[in-house]
Amino acid sequence: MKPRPNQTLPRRPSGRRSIPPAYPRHCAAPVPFCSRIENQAAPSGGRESGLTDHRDTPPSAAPPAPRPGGLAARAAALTQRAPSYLDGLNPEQRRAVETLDGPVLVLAGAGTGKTRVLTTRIAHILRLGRAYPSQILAVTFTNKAAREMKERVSAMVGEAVEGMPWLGTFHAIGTRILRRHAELVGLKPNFTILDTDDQIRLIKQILAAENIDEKRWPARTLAGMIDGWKNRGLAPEQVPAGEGAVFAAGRGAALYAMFQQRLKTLNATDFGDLLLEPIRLFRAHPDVLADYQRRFRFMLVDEYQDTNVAQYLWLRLLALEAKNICCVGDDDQSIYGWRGAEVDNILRFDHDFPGAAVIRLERNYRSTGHILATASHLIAHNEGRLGKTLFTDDAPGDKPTVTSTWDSEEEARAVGEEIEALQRNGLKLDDIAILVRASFQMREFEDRFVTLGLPYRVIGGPRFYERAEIRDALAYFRCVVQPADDLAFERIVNVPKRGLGDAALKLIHDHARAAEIPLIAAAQDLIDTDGFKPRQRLALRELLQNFARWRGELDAKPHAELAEIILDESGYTGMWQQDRSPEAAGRLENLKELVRSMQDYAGLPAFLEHVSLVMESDRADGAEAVSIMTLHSAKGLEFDTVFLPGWEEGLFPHQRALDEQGRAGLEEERRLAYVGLTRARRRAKIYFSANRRIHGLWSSTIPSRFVDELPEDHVEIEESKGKPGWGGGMAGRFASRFDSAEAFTASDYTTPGWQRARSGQGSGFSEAASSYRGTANGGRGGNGRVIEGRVIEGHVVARSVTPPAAGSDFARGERVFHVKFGYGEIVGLDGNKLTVQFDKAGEKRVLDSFVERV
DNA sequence: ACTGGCGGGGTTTTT
DNA sequence: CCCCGCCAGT
Repeated sequence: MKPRPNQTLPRRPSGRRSIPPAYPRHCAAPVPFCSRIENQAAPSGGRESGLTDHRDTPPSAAPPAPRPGGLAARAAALTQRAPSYLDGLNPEQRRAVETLDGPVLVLAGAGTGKTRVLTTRIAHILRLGRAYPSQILAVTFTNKAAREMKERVSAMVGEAVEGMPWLGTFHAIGTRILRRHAELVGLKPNFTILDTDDQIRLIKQILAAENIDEKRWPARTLAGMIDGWKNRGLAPEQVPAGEGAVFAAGRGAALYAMFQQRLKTLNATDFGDLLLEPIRLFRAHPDVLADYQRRFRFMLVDEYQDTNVAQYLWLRLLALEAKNICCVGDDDQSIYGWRGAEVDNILRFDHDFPGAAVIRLERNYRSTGHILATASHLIAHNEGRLGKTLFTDDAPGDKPTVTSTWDSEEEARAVGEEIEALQRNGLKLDDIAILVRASFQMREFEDRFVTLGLPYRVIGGPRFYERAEIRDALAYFRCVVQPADDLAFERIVNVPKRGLGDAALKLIHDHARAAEIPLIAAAQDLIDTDGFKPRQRLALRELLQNFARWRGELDAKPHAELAEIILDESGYTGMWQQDRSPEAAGRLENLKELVRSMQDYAGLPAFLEHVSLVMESDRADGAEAVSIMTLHSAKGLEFDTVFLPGWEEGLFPHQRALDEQGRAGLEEERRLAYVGLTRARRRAKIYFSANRRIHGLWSSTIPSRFVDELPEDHVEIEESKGKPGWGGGMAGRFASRFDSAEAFTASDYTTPGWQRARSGQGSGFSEAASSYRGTANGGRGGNGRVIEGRVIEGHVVARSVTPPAAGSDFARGERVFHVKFGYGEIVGLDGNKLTVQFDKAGEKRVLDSFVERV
């Protein structure tokens, strides 16, 4: 990630271009884009393609006239009736929508209406009849973005969006292409998509087989390297020798090759292959490529700054023919370099796509003046950027604030106070977000909010489809649908316990390897040999017979029903029913949820594909709450008020980014700061503290350089509201360890906590100690005491200072109440930490001081 | 098959 | 400090 100069890059003479310097290792022959861009839609003139669903592909030249009564015509009619969708666009947006021919780069600053441009552009293409819905390729990174685009397009053009099969994520579209031509790259159309977990298990097997010490050369590391190579579009033989040599004494590239080999045998791909294989396919089969090039008359790409090299190559191949590619992005919001995104893609767009129109959207509709000025001033410190000047007609509004605190506890306390104040002024908690650099920062806020009884929501936790029980269930389904799925088989062969341990599995493995057949087939072969103990043979035979039987019912029974049968008959459900551990109930609940959600899909295979591509749970949590999330997951969102804690050197910018990426790393961190600031509509509040506990040790910190890079005229220094604010005899840290002093002052009985207490929701008064665990002996402080007090919805009234209780006097099985999580049962004890299975909130670890017996 | 002790690692996340 | 994964023991 070399920084690039801001100015226009030198144009190459027309004709064949050499490999762009930024991609020195770009493998195979570079794709000449073209020397000249016609400003008319290029006539394709090709014959009918070999694609399967060609009903809507016009037989010859473009532009196609919409079939009367066809989807495009209907869409057009709808949009004509509506007040013109072009109204209300500003001139730049309008230009971005209307410049249909040739490559277009829309540099869309934060909050400038980029999604609107994309969706309107699609509507515009349809309405002008320039293409059928099925001739538009629109790619996003996330399912969420794809869904949103689909919704918004459909709001504009109605049902015509149903005819847009090529609107989706890079991976979904890659999969779609790959399934159609799987045989051409050595796969079967029903190939499995492995997730990261499977990928790592597979690599572990390879490492074990190769006698490579996994301690020294972790599978995870190799997986990361392989991902990296795939991100850059490199096949095993294209891996630069130096890089391949780093792993396992020079065997990196060879191991990558073996991994690919194994994937083919398993009829599987990993995520990277969903992009790489289509590229290989296109290169090896120009006729197939030509079909797609003809098909995609218009291409739209969202978040172009996040594309990696493979995605760039993929796009460029497809855009060669029609050349109508419109990429929307913001170089200032490129924050995914560490996972392969190439800022250079966007910085070099007009170089890669000669003749490109570059349109800047600089009118911001989100933030007030001071916020915008602050963000702009900060990001101006980056050198490798195209440069935009955001402006707004909105009022200047409040200046962003910068607040210094003593330590992270005070920081959390101050933020809590602020939020309560905002709440008193009528601001909705949903409009407030805390954006942290690293997830460990979240805990302090959670603890604090639990104390305050302030509802919060952590965005970006563990995902539904990553839970063990869900993955087990899916493994059963995979075994049925895809008998060659060895990884799935291994996962569940002994779950529930069937007495088929390592020894039995090794037997099957050896045979499978020798005969080069899948494990299930190998097991079938071996079933009558005497390698197994009688009991094992029985269990294995039953399992295999079950697989065969279920497979026979695939088309006969509704898939959700079949799924339930599989889980029951396999004994999987029974396993959890017998499990008396506290999580069991939740797991059964999740399994039910899984079966329920299957009903929305056409069949088991369709569902499995959905799952592998959409690793998200969309369980909406309706209640009003403050959002806590990382800066990364905040991209694309906006809030009225944004808290930005932890602006300290080492944390933000993160030390590791600096160490590993140098200046590029720093600039990416700065972009992250920019993303954070620009999430705010009306209030941005920056915090840094002088002391922070990192890896258990308190260390003193210095303010982030980003703080000094803020424009003084637009920023206000604010005093921490997390300080006691009353003198007393207790100065300094000791005093700061007490909760907000407001609880003492008569004037402050209006805090939301008091009001909640009075209104009777929650428990009101509860006997409890405060959350203070005392400072670790690590350095400063050292007053390892716990302050006992009475908690009134989080406001601690100090009462006495005593040594920490040796343990908890709670017992397993007791019912307890917790202000935030409600009722639950204690399922585990660990000193003063309890593990409680809450009726509503699930299992949580809480301090005993936060619960009371019921 | 479970458990506990030990060692290593600790930024960000999608598909 | 705290979480996770691995391994060696019961």
